[in-house]
Amino acid sequence: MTYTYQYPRPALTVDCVVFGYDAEELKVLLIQRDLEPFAGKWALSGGFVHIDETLEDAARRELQEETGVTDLYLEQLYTFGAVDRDPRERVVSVAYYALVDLFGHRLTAASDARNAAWFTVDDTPPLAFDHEHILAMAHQRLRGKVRYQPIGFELLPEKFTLTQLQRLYETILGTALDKRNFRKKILGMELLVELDEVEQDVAHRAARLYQFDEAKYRTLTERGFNFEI
Amino acid sequence: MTYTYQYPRPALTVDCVVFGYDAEELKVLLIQRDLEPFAGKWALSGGFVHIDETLEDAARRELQEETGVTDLYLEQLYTFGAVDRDPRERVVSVAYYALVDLFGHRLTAASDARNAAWFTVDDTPPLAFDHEHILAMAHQRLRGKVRYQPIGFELLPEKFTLTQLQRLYETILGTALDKRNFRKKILGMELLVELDEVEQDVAHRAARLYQFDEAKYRTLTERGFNFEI
DNA sequence: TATATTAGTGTAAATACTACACTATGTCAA
DNA sequence: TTGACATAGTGTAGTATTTACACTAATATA
Repeated sequence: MTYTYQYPRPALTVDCVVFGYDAEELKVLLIQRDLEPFAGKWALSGGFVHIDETLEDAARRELQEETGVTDLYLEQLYTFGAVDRDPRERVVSVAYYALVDLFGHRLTAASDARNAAWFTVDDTPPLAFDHEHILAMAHQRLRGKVRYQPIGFELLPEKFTLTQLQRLYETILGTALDKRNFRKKILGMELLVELDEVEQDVAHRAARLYQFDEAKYRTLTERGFNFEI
Repeated sequence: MTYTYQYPRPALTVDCVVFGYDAEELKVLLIQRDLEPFAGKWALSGGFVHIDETLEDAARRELQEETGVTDLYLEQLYTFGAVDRDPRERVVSVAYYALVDLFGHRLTAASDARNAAWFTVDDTPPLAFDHEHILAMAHQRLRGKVRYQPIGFELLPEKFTLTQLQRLYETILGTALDKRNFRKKILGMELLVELDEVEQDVAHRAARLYQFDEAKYRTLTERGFNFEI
């Protein structure tokens, strides 16, 4: 079965920049290609958009197929349309970026046996296509977005300590933050629920655990609240 | 001549939300369709992406063809991929938004004789396809962007008064601003060049004219400056 | 039980933001 | 020519926000 059109059409793909955080560094999920072009090179997860699925559906499907990762924060980043970004033919790609809790989402063996792995964001191998460009843009967007929208929680386990949250912000923003000021600010937003639990198995005083209150976030957002860090 | 592929491909289009400002209101450029679907309805300017042009090139070309508008600030907005957004077939559209100086860019008769006109942004007729959705998103993006990046100047003539600039910000943001505070802030950014000229033909004291210093903006941006209003 | 390690807390100074009203300058009409 | 009118242009004091900064508390472990 083939499909014929009166004018040539670019192929349409999605690519996903999946960020994770491992308590020290910001990571990105890459997949080693086993097909030409760029066989053997690392690349973002992605693939063709099916004719009967939305762009976001395509992004979620590819992620599921290639890495087993589901249930994540996903947002459209940008659409890349340079004429020669794929050496085979014209391919336009809608890029998404995703945030996942690294520990909650262990990689499953990809269904098509491709090799998937986490890399430190500023220390990736050379990437296929224009994927370094896409990654750089996603990283920049994350840095920008994190300062005015509480999306950082998506990278942490459901229950986390304030120090973990601060380290995460410091990692993403690339700057040191003052502990007291950070706590004042974060708690002042009233987006966190203080739990009756502390962290376990630490060789020092255990810190209190908190949880993100998404319902509250939504109601405050509707009222035009802002959440700048 | 036809083009055949192994899998079905969505058509790929660009749509442009062109904003203008007429000293009172924020306007958007619309085009009356003369073909089905939605013949007679108003819509955003747009069309198919050619196989050998980038997305931005396509957006500029369509604007040029349909409205004669060239040389404008253009930025990608979002890519719309709902499966049924076009009744004929699957069409994915990369939306751009543009800012133009209304007086510097008089509409030329569109080359294909379509009817083009400016409408007040919150008082548009019903639009074809999902264009109301696209317009709403562009408007929101403009409101958001204008508070931390000096793009408002793109909507004004090259030389403008501080009062004109303030009115523009008030219109976009939908709030009244304090004259003295606004001036302090804007001049404090040191992005404006004070000219040795005043406005002409006004029935009262003439205001000083200013000009945006784009070179300075770029150097300050590189140094990580921020320009919040 | 001493040591090590991180948790958790308040305040004062500096900075930024807000609210607010009058004088200056030019046009126009009587 | 002069008075009325319209908008330009300017400073300050009060308030809120942000920043810088250091010690005690709690727990694990040797």
